[in-house]
Amino acid sequence: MEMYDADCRKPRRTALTQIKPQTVVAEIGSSHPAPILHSLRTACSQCNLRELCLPLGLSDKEIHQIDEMIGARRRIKRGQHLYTAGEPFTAIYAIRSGFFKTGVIMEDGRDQVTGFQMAGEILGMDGISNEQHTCDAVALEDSEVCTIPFSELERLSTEIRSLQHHIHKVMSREIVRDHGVMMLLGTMRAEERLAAFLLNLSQRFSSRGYAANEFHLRMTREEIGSYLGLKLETVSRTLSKFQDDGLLSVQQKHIQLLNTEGLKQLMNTRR
Amino acid sequence: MEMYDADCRKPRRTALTQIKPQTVVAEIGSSHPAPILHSLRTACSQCNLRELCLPLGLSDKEIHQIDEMIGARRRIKRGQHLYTAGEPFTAIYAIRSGFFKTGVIMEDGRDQVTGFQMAGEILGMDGISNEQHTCDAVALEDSEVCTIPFSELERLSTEIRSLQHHIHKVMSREIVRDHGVMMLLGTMRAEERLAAFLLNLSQRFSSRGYAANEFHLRMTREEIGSYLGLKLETVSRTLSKFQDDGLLSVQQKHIQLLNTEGLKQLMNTRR
DNA sequence: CGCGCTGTTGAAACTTGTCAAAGTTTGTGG
DNA sequence: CCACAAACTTTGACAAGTTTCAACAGCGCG
Repeated sequence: MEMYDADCRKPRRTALTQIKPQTVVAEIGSSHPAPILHSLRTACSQCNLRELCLPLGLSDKEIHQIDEMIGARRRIKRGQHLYTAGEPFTAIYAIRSGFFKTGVIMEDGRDQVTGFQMAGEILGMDGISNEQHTCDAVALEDSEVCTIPFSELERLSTEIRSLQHHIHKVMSREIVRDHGVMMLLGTMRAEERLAAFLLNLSQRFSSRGYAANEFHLRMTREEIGSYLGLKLETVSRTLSKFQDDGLLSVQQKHIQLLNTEGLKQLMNTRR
Repeated sequence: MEMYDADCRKPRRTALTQIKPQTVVAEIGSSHPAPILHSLRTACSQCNLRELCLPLGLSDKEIHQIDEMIGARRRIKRGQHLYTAGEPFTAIYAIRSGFFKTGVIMEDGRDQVTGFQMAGEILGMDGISNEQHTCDAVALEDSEVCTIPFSELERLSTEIRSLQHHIHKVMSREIVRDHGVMMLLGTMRAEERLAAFLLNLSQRFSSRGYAANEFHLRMTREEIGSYLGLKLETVSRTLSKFQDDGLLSVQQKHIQLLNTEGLKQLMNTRR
């Protein structure tokens, strides 16, 4: 399905290699704060995710200005919050490595996962409108993000027009992605939703240099269900059915897509 | 429910009066093109919707610069498209009067209404990401929009920082609104969805100076259903049930809310 | 090594969708 | 201005899909 192409940037296939876990120094308690601070800073110029986060065609000087702006990297352990609804908004975050979910919670306890984010994607733009975050962002595995102080980003983007335009594109992309999810939630049945979800994940892993048809789900069945507007039992059952039909193989969180075409057809076939 | 507060700008209650239909000269065929062009231009400085579209605290000079940027007003008759998915993106639109729906259509014909927009709201931001619109915008009644050429907006926003920030806020607001809809589609049942929908409309009409508990639906049951992920029969039945329960009265498209509290409770009561 | 969290599966209940028919309103053309 | 057609709405009966409840299995962490 074209509609639910959540990650619709067209990655030029420059063989993004897997993100190598950086050796990371202790965050506090060292006797040499200055060099450590420096090592914790992100050098966009060195980052192989640059083309996901930044516009193309920046000059060296501009890249340097951006390097200067980016705040310290922040490591988030699995289960920890990057930010929480209600928290004052000061920055957006570029995921350097890892995997996140974002979601909103209603007073009565119901919650809705609004998205899953992976390396190279931007988190926190919901917070701009009211100067406070409106959803929670939780790491689903140990992760690392680059902090981008938003007011500095705005200032710099008045100087670098391609940066300004890039911000607009990234936000617009999020809007388009959300429309895709609305379509999914509004018009698709359980099997279609799950197929769309898996194909989307596959495409995103693939464009990051990981295998397209074999991956590890970072989230539980319940989280998938919340995202797709289904109960966890339905997710589980539907996965089992896909497996019975030979479309894929499931072992807990390990997924192997065996018949991508079949999954695609599942979505485009009315009834 | 706090979550589905789609129109979450806090309007200072400056008694917005109803938009008076402007007497409009013929759009083409006059012998005096210049004055007509001028009369079709929007003077933001004169517009009583200004505070919805623009940041506060602009200087006279800045307002003038913005006036200069805004392109001709465009009248869209009921049923006409403002833009269509696939069309090249050049501008966003501020609704001056009228009522729109936006929606996406899948190849197999299924479609999803992604939003209903009214005076003071901004349309077209989905188009920024790929330089082409990703959804259709259709007028549900005769409407008028101000065309805002996007590249000029970007240029001007490098000069006027509050304008730049405002753009970010408006886009972020759209993201937050979409999350609300996702919550609605993902976790609520038919009655809750419809209650949320009606309360949201009510709130938005109210903040524009119209009656909060009596209004005309501009859209069909089918369009409501598409937006809420329900079939038109379900919408119709649920409205009838609300009427039987004394929560509101329905006569075709005319709605009168009789018990707003009841509607709100309906949403917050789990099961 | 066991406890708890996560996942699987079955059966029954419930919600919403589907199909069908009839009523109502709106718009158009004579 | 009326008549007719098309579009929209309402309502019922039934079917289908999804959730709920419950029981149990497996994995992983402490």
